[in-house]
Amino acid sequence: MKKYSKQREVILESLKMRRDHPTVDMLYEDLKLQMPNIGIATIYRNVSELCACGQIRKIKCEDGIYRYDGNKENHIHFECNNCHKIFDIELEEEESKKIKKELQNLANTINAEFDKQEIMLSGLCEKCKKQ
Amino acid sequence: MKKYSKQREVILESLKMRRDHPTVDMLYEDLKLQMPNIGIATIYRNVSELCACGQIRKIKCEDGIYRYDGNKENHIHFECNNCHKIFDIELEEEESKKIKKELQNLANTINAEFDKQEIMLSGLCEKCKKQ
DNA sequence: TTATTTTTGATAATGATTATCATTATTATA
DNA sequence: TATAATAATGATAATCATTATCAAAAATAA
Repeated sequence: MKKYSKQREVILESLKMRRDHPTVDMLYEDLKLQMPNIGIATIYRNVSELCACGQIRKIKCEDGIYRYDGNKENHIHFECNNCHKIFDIELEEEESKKIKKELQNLANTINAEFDKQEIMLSGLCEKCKKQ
Repeated sequence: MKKYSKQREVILESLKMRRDHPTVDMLYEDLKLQMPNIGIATIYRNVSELCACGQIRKIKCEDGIYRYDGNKENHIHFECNNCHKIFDIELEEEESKKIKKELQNLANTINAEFDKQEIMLSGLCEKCKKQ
């Protein structure tokens, strides 16, 4: 049985507002401003919970530190090899469905039950490309 | 300047033969059999090197422990949420090119220089689905 | 209100990965 | 070929993101 907690609400709200794919540390630093007593363990616990029930996504990066994403729109990710920021690439509804179907078909080739997908591109972002 | 080492050769060979996406620990246990004095730090160092020069791939999983993949054929990955094994889904040459092109186009929408891609599907594998 | 159960915050423990460093192996040079 | 220069190794200590523990606080049920 899941009990309400102000902390979880605040964490989810923050992740839904932000578009920068924060780490737990980044969330912690930010949330301390509005809730000075919040503990970092609470953030770890709640992002796990929120991932488990599909309200946010966990992003796995080159450096092994997880980022979290509260954006529920159809999109994929791009990680810059230079500045290591994560960028969203938004997908049209049609395109998203097409990709999902293709991946569904691929999962079928190994008789797997397809549930989730994560597409991560990498290279240089617009800014880093110019340097 | 890169010097030859027997250890690196053995690590690369092992990764090219295996199809089970081993962790560093799994590689270590296996390679000790043929090279009893090999140190685990040597394996960490060399898989990093081999990733950096594109000879193998690093796979990021739910549990945060990296797997390594010496398979250079066109393929994507499927992670089972139950047994946590990683499966390959091989792609036809044509299909692979098509997907690469689609992703290239998507990277262009944010003016990024597209370099690599990783597609990770998840759900239940054939075996776990049956239970 | 009181009892029950979950969550929190603080902190200790864990464990994968990285850093350090003396020794060894490889390559370059005389 | 012998020797110098340099990079890689193996052992182990250090790092640090994440998880486990637990008493106190908060949320829900009775």
